[in-house]
Amino acid sequence: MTQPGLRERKKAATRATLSRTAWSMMLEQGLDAVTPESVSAAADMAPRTFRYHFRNREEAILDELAQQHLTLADQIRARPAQEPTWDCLLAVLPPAVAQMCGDRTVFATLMRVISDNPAMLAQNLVVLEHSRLSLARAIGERTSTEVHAATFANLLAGAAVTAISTSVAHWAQSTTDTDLADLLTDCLTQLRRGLP
Amino acid sequence: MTQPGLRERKKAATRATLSRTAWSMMLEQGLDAVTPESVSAAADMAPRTFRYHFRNREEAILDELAQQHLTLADQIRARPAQEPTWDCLLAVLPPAVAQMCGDRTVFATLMRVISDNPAMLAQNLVVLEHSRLSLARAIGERTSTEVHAATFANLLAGAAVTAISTSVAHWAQSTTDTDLADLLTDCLTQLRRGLP
DNA sequence: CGGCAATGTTGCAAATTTTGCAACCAAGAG
DNA sequence: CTCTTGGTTGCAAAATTTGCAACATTGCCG
Repeated sequence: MTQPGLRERKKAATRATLSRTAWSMMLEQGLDAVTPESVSAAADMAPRTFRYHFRNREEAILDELAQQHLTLADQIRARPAQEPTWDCLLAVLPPAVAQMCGDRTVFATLMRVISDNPAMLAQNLVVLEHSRLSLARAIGERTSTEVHAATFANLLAGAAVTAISTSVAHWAQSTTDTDLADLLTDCLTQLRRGLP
Repeated sequence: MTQPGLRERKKAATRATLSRTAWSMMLEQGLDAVTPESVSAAADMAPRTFRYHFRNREEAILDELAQQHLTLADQIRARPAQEPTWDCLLAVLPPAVAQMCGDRTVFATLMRVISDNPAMLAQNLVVLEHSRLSLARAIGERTSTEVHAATFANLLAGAAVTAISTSVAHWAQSTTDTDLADLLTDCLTQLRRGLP
């Protein structure tokens, strides 16, 4: 797990370059300006390479964000095993998600693009679903290997992703500069205590 | 709301026919057998008509299910306004979802197809997202018109959809004939009380 | 009733996208 | 050093999507 090898690193590098290029182009020129051709041209690569890595532009745009989502599970695994699951989630998710999202105005335009384009919406949902699955796996490892525990872990991971999605949406469209970490903490706390 | 008019009814009829045909073909012959051409041929319609209604086969296959999801919001609106929201959800969702899903083995094959095909997974997530949005709207009407209430309704609707999705997945892949309504009731109850 | 506007259905062909295939070259293994 | 694996690329065929126009039915109004 330490040495991915030069080969895989190069592959990941071109993938990341394409994804970042697509991301920037969407922010600066709008979604319409993002095509496999335009992105690969801007990244000095062949259009065929773009299609080797990504199925379409939406997947490319959100790929880097998806990668970061997957690191959430690793951060959960890094917590002490005896820590209660909710404490773990509350400790890990708010700061990690806040750092992952970065600038609020950037995310506001992203959310706008997502709600305007069915294909972007679908891809965003796929990203969140993969995040949910990886979280469910990490949570499942903490609790136990029971059969019922798997379903419970899924429920918990689903609630966590719902909290992330909801708080990010609220944060992005808010006019005041509220703290995303605090919003997410509130959502998670509500889910923990139970919704009245 | 009572008389959609002959025109809209006919349109909805062809749409439903195409969707049901696509659904059956997926169950009986597998996803590969489902194409705009094969479906419209089986339904005695032009391929162009298929594309007028649906973007692709996945949307067609899941369209009828999506329509039923949207009726959940209506059933929630039909409940007395002073009923607590959680009571309302517990009263409406378990029986409605159980009736909507129907046979367990049918859903088992559907879930298999969904997990094997990225495009089907994405479309299923889109269906659930639309369900979540319609639920959030219905819930928002019950609670209040506050700004914060909208975020809370989203959180609640997200939790409800998570419960639906999780319990359906558990039910579909279970070998014993457990009751879907009971499973969903359990999931919702856990979310209501708060997850330990 | 008689026409007029609106819109669902359909066919056709152009435009675009996706895919298969093979060549080429850098990287890993022995 | 040689062989094998696999990422990158170009090209052309195949498949899909889209625009456009014609036709038929419905809704509407005088």
